[in-house]
Amino acid sequence: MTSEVSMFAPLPAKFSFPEAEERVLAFWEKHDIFGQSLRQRRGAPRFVFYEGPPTANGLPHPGHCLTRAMKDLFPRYQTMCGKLVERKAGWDTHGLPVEVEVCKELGIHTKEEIESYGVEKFVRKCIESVFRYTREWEQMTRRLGFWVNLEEAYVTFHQSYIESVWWGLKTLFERGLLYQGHKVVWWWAQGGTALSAGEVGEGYRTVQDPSVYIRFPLVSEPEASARETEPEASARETEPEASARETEPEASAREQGKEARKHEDPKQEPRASARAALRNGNSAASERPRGLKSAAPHANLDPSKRVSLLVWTTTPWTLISNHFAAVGPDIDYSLVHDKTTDEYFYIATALVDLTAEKLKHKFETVSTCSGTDLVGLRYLPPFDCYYKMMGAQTAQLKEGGEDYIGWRVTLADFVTLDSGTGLVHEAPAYGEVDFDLLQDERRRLADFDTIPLFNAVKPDGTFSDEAPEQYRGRWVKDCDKDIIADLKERSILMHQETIEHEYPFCPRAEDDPLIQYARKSWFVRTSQFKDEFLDNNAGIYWLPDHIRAGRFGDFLRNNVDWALSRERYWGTPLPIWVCEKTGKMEAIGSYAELLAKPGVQGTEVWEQAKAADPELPEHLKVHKPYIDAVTYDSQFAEGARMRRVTEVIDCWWDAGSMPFAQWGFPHLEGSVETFAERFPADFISEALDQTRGWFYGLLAISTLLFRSDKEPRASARADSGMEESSPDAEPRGLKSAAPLGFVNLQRDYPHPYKSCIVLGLMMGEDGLKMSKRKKNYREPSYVFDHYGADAMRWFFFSGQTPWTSVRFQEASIRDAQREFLVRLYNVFSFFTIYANIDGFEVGGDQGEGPRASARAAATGYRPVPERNELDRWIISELHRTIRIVRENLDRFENYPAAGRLNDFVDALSNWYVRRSRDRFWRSEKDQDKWDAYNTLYEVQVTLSKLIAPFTPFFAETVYQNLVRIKSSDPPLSVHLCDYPVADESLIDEDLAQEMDLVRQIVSLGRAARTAAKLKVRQPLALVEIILARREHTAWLEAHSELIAEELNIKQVEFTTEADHYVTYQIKPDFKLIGPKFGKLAKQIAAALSKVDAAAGRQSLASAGELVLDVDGRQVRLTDHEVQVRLEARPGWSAAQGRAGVVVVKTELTPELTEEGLTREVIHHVQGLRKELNLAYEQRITLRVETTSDLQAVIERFADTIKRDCLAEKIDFSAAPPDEARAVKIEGHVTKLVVTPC
RNA sequence: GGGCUCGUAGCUCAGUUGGUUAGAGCGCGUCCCUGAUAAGGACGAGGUCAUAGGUUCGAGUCCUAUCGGGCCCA
Repeated sequence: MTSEVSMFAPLPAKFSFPEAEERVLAFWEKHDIFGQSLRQRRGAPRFVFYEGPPTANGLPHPGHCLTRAMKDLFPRYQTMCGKLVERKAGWDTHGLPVEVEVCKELGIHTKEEIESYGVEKFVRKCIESVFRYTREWEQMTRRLGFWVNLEEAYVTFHQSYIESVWWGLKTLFERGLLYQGHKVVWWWAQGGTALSAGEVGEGYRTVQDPSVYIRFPLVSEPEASARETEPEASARETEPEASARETEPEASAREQGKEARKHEDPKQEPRASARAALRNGNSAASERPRGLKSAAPHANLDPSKRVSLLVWTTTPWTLISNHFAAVGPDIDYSLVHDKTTDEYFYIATALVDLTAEKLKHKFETVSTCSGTDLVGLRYLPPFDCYYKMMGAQTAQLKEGGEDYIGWRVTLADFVTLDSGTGLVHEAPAYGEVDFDLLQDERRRLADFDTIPLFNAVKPDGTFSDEAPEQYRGRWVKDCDKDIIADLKERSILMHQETIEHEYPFCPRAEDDPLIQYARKSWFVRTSQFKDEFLDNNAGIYWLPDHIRAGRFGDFLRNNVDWALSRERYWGTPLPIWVCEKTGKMEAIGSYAELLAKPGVQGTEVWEQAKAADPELPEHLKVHKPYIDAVTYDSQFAEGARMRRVTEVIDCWWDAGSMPFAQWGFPHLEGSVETFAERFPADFISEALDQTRGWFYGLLAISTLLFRSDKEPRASARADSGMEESSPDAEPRGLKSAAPLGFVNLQRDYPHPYKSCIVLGLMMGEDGLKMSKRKKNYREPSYVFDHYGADAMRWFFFSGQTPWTSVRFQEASIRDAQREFLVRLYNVFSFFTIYANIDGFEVGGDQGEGPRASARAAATGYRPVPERNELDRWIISELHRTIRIVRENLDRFENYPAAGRLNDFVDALSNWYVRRSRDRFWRSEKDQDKWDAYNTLYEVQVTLSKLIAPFTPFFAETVYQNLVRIKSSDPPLSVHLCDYPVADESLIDEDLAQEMDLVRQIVSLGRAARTAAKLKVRQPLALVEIILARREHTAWLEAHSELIAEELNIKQVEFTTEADHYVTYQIKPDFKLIGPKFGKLAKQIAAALSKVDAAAGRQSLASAGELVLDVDGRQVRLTDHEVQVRLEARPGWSAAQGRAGVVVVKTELTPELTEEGLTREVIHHVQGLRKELNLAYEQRITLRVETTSDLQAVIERFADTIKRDCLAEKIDFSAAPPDEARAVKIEGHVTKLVVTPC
């Protein structure tokens, strides 16, 4: 019977998740539930979350949805657990990608074009472009249910943000951690700019380049062995033979070279540990002065013979700037006699034959040596433009002694035998590894800057005046041919060929090859803090764990100084002002500080622009070009002005500064306290590609600025090269990182984040990179419209561990929805329908808040312990679930948590509800029925809270319908509730095990039936159950009725003596046996297999142990140390599992057959009811025309049929053919008519 | 070329400090239910755990090498 008023809102006939979610969104917004969830926790302990800023100048894709879903789950959970979890959104707005977008829009690409378009106009375009897709991002964020404070988002171009970044940079500058040096970049000479790795990657093409083999004649040292023991001084006085022929180095040139390299990086750490080893090797070799090598294999040759290094290169134009020749430390070299020309060459042993073939010369090996033996040999470079000035120049070594500044053999681990000769020409300005080699050489010196960087190429890619005259002003690549011809003429060229390889071109100007080119750049001395980074990293809770020691730790160990500056326009301006006369520098920490400088000029540029266009955002005034116009009086030279350097900074530095910059720290009022309270973060999460981006930026900047109270350790300083190479910087004192009064900002490691989930990359349907062009993925909006945000979220959380690269497949999302949400919906719908039919009322308050006892006012309420076993079981499962879900979410493990929730919903739907159906259906409204309602109600209410962080929309829908129906006492939203806490008193572990066992047995019984082809409709007489373990036998026996019902078998018997159904096998429990007996374990297993199992069981049952004779030794095994396994004997319809063996008796008596037939009839009638769309309670008249045998059966079981089919009467008259449904029931031709009455 | 990571059923993925019947979902096959019903459920088939060595009483799990995929860097 149906009550007058529905307690619960009836669910729509066709429930739509997307529509329901829209209603929830409207509800959240109307009541500002997010805001309330924060206000409610005011004053509570914080759970600090940092939002990694996305760029809004591209459309959001499914990968961003994953990130945002993960970043929503844990804050929601922690909020419900009582924490205050503020979530400040952020936007990354600077950088080359933005400029490229604008350039595309304007149809320009070179820097010249930008300049002529106007930097001012260009920057304005950038600021407009930055928020092009903000609306789409906000929509996606809202629709996904990612709660984040978008109204107060931090924005990296805002003045307050930039000033925070300036503060950080100023702090570092004053500590001497910011310096100018060189960096080798992929340089687009025609466009005058460096390209990012991504852009370079776009432009690779297969090209043919020259490959030349040339000789570097060794400088002969006739008296070498004689001089080995002479003092250094004499070595210094001795010029190499070469210099006698060349011009004497000029003192002024020496000075120039030195002056120009003042700010060179002295501290760059080696790229890899391998290099450290190399350096040591070099040091060892350098203990004796260079040029005095006695060990060289050619030392004993006739001094009149020419000996050369045979060197290989594919970039002839770089030979002009040749500085070293490199050999591999682990490569063997041969001194060969060229019989064709009667001279000698050094070539890698492995390449001698190949080279001889190429040169068409005959080589005869004289001797071999290792690469190390060649170190220090001096040679004549193919061009003398630098050599003639500095060929004789030497420099003091740190460890004493001295060495020549160039044109000698060094070790390099990048030398390979893949091609060439195993000897490589080095021009450090045109290759990153080559530049590193120069840096390594410089580090050996007492004065780092003594070795200059040779660079005869101008930034526009043409040769400078330092190059030989015929090449000056010409594009370097165009000179290759002439250079080769030149070398040939001078007999330096030994062989020439072409090779085909991949070489990058400018993706925006297809005919322009890129060159590697050293550029001046600003660096942050991060490598000096490597140990601190590693310490800090060691404390971070990484998921997955391998990131710490793996990818991230690896990156930290190979730390090189951060190349901070960019020669671009749209970015945070580098806040360094330079004295135009002295070159001395100052860092500025804020705009106000700048204005407070003496004699400030140039602010009118901004003011005029603003006056002309009042719409101009204030933030622009700290950007190029306005900020560049601001100058002030120099304190370093009378009458001189301080002007800003032209560069902007790497936008990763912006993002990495967000922990403090998002608050405008330390300039904005209150920002110091605000920051202090929210540092470090408890949790961040982004995808794997952020490892070297945001994760590193955060860690590095935080470690530099908020380190625990120490400068880099002594060990780090000791091998970091020269200390005082930044003359303009103040001495590296221990200025406080944050001289900000009483607020202590130094933190113990880890900071600025304690835990970090590194997400896998999102792939398209086909497992390949998502690509708009290939359309291999669904747009987020499509998924939202068709399945809803919860479905997508649940797929992310439950589908796989978040660090596996996930395929974004529509089918997977659909499955995730069906598996969890639809199943849960069905329970919810079932409950709603029947609770309304039966008039179940939930009482005044739904178990939340001070009036929990009001639950007692619910219809037929009884405390859980008084309810039946099934109720107690599902409540116990619920609380076990709460426990497991909390444990996992506390560890940021969403995947196991979601898995447990899935299992619980399965148990609820497929066992609790199914087993309880008739309690809900029966017409009597007895206590058992109300217990069922109360149980199912309570489970769902608690479940809605449990799933709220995962699927916030559906959780809300359930909560609103079940809880927010009447009373205003419970929280307005499920998201304002406390997260459930497991009530241990309601957990019954035994019951859980037993129920699990019974489900296993039922499952085995079904398998046994299936094996005998006996469908469940056919009742059977007997099932025998043989349990593997005995402890739960009594309980199971008490539940034989349940088993009988599930299996549709009349009688259930448990037996231990079932030798004719099963065989036994006794196996050792290796986990116990292994450690105890070690090597004997295998033999024990073998011995056990020979023991008569029945006798063994007997012994175990009576004596509690089993005695074996193994290898002449007596071994006693206890009950626990063995496992008895059962196996069904063949010929029985039986099924076996871990629980035991289930055997069904397949014999059918006439009674059983008749009962089976009855069930068949009911089955068909119910089918017809459904086809006719009859209401649940519609009564019918049934007309049956069939064989006399079946009719007799029906008559005998008429009551059962009437009851089950709600039939008023059964009529056996002939059925009218047009209405009748003809069926065959176990061979009996039958016509059925169902008529509502 | 280097580093990291992954390779488990047709597909997508789990797999606890190494422990002896390697799991789930989808798909497939057979069947059940028909008062959650354009749903739901059961059962089954399907695996040399990439390959080859090694460590161990015992390896999907640890080590080494190789092959293949991905990412980052060159």
